[in-house]
Amino acid sequence: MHIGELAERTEMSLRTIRHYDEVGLLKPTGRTEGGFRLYTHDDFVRLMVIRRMKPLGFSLDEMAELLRVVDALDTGDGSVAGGGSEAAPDATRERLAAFIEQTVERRARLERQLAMADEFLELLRSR
Amino acid sequence: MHIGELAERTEMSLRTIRHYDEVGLLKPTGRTEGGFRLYTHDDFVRLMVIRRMKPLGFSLDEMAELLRVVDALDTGDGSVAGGGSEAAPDATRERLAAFIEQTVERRARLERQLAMADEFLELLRSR
DNA sequence: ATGACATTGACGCGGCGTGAACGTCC
DNA sequence: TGGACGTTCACGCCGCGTCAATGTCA
Repeated sequence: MHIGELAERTEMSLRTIRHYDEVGLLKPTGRTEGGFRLYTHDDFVRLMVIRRMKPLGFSLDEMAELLRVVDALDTGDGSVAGGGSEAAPDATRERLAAFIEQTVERRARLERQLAMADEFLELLRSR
Repeated sequence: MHIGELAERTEMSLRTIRHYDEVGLLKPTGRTEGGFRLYTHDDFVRLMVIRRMKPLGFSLDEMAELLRVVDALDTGDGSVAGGGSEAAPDATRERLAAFIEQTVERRARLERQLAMADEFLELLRSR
């Protein structure tokens, strides 16, 4: 698919997707003769992962690392169809664990922010 | 109080507070002879308002406007001790309403982000 | 051949972080 | 007097938005 369709399906801007290409976060799988970026379903999936990481405030570099970790997990070892995860490069497992931890923390921050939003709303409404 | 104490009490960085001064969002009430910024309890309150607006993604300009609106509300008209709000400059009331609306929308966005965070967590944990 | 869709620059901006070099408070 | 605390530049960074000028696709 072309960049426009990817943009629509992920609800991300063209500029953002191109930026991710520029910095190496999400490179298109291919190009047409004329130079149009071509994305696969897999690219779509990766971009959706990115999209979910955004609200948590992960940097683009961190996102890139996570994608590598995930890749390593279902490339490097026995994550066959069926979906179980078994033995893995270990260091990779640790990095995954670290991401999970980070995510939990950041999620907590989001909840605190929600609380602040509610305080703010009350403040406004008490006028 | 000096900037350091304000920073601690609001959990905002010195740089941030100075930045708010630079751009006119929150000017210190006074200065010492030597040039140290002096903040009052009122400044503290205003900064806390700002702090609560931050997670909602309001721009510094929008924050400034809100502070003006609030000021107008309890300066310009009869918001005497006791806390009721009565007749008000009307245009001001509309602006307040607009802020409330905005806030509700932005709060909703925050919740969607929480949902994405949870999706992401599931994704990580299913590995 | 005609639009709709794409491309590569390149500049701008918001909201600070992060020094450096220096002054003030008590 | 000393040390904690403060001051003003000024540059840097991230994650894109937003033109502008051109090219490609069906």
